[in-house]
Amino acid sequence: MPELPEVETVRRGLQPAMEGATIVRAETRRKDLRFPFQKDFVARLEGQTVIGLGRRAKYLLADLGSGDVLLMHLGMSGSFRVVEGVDSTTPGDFHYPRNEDRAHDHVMFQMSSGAAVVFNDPRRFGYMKVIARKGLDDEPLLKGLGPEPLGNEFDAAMLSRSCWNKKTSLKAALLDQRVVAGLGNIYVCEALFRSHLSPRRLAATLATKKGEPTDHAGRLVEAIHGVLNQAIKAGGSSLRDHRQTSGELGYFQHSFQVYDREGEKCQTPKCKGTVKRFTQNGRSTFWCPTCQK
DNA sequence: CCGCGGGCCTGAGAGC
DNA sequence: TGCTCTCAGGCCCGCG
Repeated sequence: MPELPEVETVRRGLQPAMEGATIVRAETRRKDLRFPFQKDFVARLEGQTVIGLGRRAKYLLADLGSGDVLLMHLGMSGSFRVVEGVDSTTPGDFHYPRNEDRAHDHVMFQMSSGAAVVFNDPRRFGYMKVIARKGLDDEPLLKGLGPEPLGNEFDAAMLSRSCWNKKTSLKAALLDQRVVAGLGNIYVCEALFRSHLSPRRLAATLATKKGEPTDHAGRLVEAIHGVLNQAIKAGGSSLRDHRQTSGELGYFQHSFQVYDREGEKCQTPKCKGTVKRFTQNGRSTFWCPTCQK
């Protein structure tokens, strides 16, 4: 599910409930998500104050008073819900309406703010891990990540530099978290459409033979900035699973121009093309062959 | 080292 | 209605 805008939306939703509050009680309702929970997972969380809640690529990072960091990934179907005004002291009792489906609520944090933070993940591709803050730079999950697409260091020069020797398509390069960290299938399709670049184009064509950025690279960076910022403003995209922590849907899916719009007329002014779909590296690519070159 | 395809899970929706 | 098949916002791993 979640790409950078969805994760950022979740972070902003969790912030008021978690930042400055203490994790009074932590509970896991099964022994694993994508990976088994660490044996000391709960022990390292309980009693700890959340100093700050940050994001790196599609990871959420909660800074704890102990010097640990709680790392959280939503996988494909993970979501968080904040239930206000709850003081859940009974194990297994997550205190929400009894008629709600609780089958996939896997983790709960009872915060001293009086909010319960509940992690739900039907497919269980998500995961959580507690690591020492000083080991953050060596953490394998984070180590290979490329630049933040909305960060200062991500620009046309940087993008073309990491693409000039790639043997693969532009689509695959943008999905590669080592090139830029936080994009997924939706926003790659949308950014390529906005910059009129073909997903089939060789990634290396973002650079000249001398390694200078072509104007394609500049257009693409602008498109990535634009689509991510707009999606964050809209609270992300809700196709199946994504929810804001309030339970509200995001609404950027209504602004998709190509993703999930196979067969529709291309929205580029004056373009007579139709949105097509094909499979690239095992994933659906949506694009307009008429105006994306 | 790089790029690709398989696999991990469950659920929704299409087609029969 | 109910079965079977395909597909889904991600990413690790093993192969060539």
